[in-house]
Amino acid sequence: MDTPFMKKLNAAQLNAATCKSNSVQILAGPGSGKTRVLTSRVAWLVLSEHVRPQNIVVVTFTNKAAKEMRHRLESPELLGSMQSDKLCMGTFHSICARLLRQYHAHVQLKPNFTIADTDMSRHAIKKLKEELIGELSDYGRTKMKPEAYFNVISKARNAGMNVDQYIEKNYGEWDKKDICIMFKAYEDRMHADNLVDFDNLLLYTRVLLARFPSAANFVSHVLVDEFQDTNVVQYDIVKGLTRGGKALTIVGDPDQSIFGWRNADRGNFIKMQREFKGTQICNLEENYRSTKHILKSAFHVVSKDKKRIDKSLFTENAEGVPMSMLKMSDDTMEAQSVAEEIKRIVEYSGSLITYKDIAILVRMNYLSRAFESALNSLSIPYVVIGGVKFFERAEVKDILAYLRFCYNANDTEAFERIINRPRRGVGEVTMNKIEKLSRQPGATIISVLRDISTGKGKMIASIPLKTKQNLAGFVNLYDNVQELMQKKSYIYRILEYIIGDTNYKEFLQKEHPDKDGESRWDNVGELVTFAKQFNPPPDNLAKNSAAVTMSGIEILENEPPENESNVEDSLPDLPNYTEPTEEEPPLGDDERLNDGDHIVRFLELTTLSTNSKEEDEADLGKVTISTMHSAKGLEWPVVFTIACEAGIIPHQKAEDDMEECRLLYVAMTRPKCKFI
DNA sequence: CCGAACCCTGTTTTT
DNA sequence: CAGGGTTCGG
Repeated sequence: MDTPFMKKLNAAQLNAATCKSNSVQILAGPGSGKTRVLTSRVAWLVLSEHVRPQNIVVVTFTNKAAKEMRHRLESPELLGSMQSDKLCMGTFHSICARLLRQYHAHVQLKPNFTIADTDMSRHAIKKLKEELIGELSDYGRTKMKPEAYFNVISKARNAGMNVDQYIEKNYGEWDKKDICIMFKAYEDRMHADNLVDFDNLLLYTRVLLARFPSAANFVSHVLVDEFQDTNVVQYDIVKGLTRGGKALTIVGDPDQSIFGWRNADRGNFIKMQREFKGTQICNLEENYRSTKHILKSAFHVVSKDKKRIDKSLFTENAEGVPMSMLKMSDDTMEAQSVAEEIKRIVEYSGSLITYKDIAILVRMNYLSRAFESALNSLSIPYVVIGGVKFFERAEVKDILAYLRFCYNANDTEAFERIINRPRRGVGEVTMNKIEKLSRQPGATIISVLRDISTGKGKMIASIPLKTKQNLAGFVNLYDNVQELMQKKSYIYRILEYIIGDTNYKEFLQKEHPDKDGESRWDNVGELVTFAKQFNPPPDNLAKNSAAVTMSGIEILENEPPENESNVEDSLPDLPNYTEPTEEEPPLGDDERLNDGDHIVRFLELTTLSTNSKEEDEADLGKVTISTMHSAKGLEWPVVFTIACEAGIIPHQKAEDDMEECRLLYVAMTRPKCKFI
């Protein structure tokens, strides 16, 4: 019972971590040890209450939080990796993806659906705009950008509406007609392409859990981090996972609710109290991070929020020095002085404070530019968090799109991305013809391409011989990758084959003759290295280890990869897979979700995870530049909150100024006064 | 009909 | 600074 980690908790924390109630709300202000309590509660459930870890679901919002949680629970002081690996832990989106993969048939999905990121969604809408030219109004055709459509559609879905509900509600509203048309067309297109976008990962899961509650049979305890960020859909998913409305623990802080624009609703705290009878509320009021000065100033900001649920926060920490406010004439000057100040602090402290202890928090990603160049000019090393993510780089997405398309040949978005990278002589016109033909009954993109390249497709006249040859090569690449997948080759081998067969390096150099080309090529290499963590399913490791030669690349089957698996936020391995039956999903209390094959795991991790290589290097003596949003949950001894001016924070387009206050509150509570 | 070369714009926050 | 739009040569 008295496990070592509990001795590290104060009375309120201990009470929260070991609360016997089935429904617990832990309201935790900044720096009050929220993550420590949540991880301790998981450990307590397993070690003292003898709950099986495979029956515990831990949901976070960001990959970073999931990673941090996993890291802490792996420590022998808590669970150790043997036990913690069995937990079902991840972001909302990754857990939903797993549920849908397992129960695809229950929500009319094919087992090999792929996940569309925001770029792909927008691109799909852009194309639909052209196709729907006859149906949209003048305004919808000329004034509405794809992004505008997508934002409205996404907002509706985050408010819990699917297409049919949206159309039902807005039918007859003349100004919503374009959206209705686009919404419907978009959903149909995604379905036809066997694609699920971010919003639908959640919406489909909500439907799954509502219609097949037993899909959550394997769950006995649900814990949710950052509950103030949940929207109605996520709330329903959480509730669905708890089935009878039991065994739910949430931690959160209404004052740190900064995702209202994504329909996050602080009302979910009250809703939970109403719907989960006997909810215990535990307040964590002692702050261990901030100085008295900072806490006071930060509280002053957040208390502007008149609708705020009143709660207190105190600290035993020192008074500290007052915050300093610097007024600058312009952004260059601002960046310059911050950079100089950083240099000064490091020198003045005699390197007691180093670069890694310092962060610059910005409201918008692009604001980091000025600071990057200022830091560069003083040769101060830095990392940007939340900028262009590794898996969002064009060259990385290209290679991944090849894998996606070969895995899900309906993925038109992936196809469009890769067909001209490298150039194959297919332009917009030919592309449209191919797509149109592929959408006819019985046809697929590949079947159309096969017809063209073998000359059978006389419906497409006047395709140059060169293009035909290129397409034949593409079909060949597809077939070969299919074969490799069937053989359960290592992913990095498949990627190497794709990269080699497409001559991707040459293409990159041609597109980016400067130094840029090299760094892009490095990224491709890094992707291959990353892929080495993914092992094919174990059952076919022993058989035939013959070397196959294909297009000059030697493919060694079943050779162990160089890296051991060490993947954050991939949900744990699970050997025994059972096909879901029609009515009753297969998982009993003992069982866990199936992971899918290594290709799926890889594709999901790369589309659902945002962390870049650089972020992992944040500890390595570099200044951190981060958005205020992604700084939540993090802390540094020295924090610069920049561009605190009207229009930036609060942002011009902000719908809710109180939320801007909360955002500034989050930023202001990042500095920690103890750093040794 | 494709693609290279040019100029233009305009940027919230995340999965 | 990329991503879209436009123009022009093959």
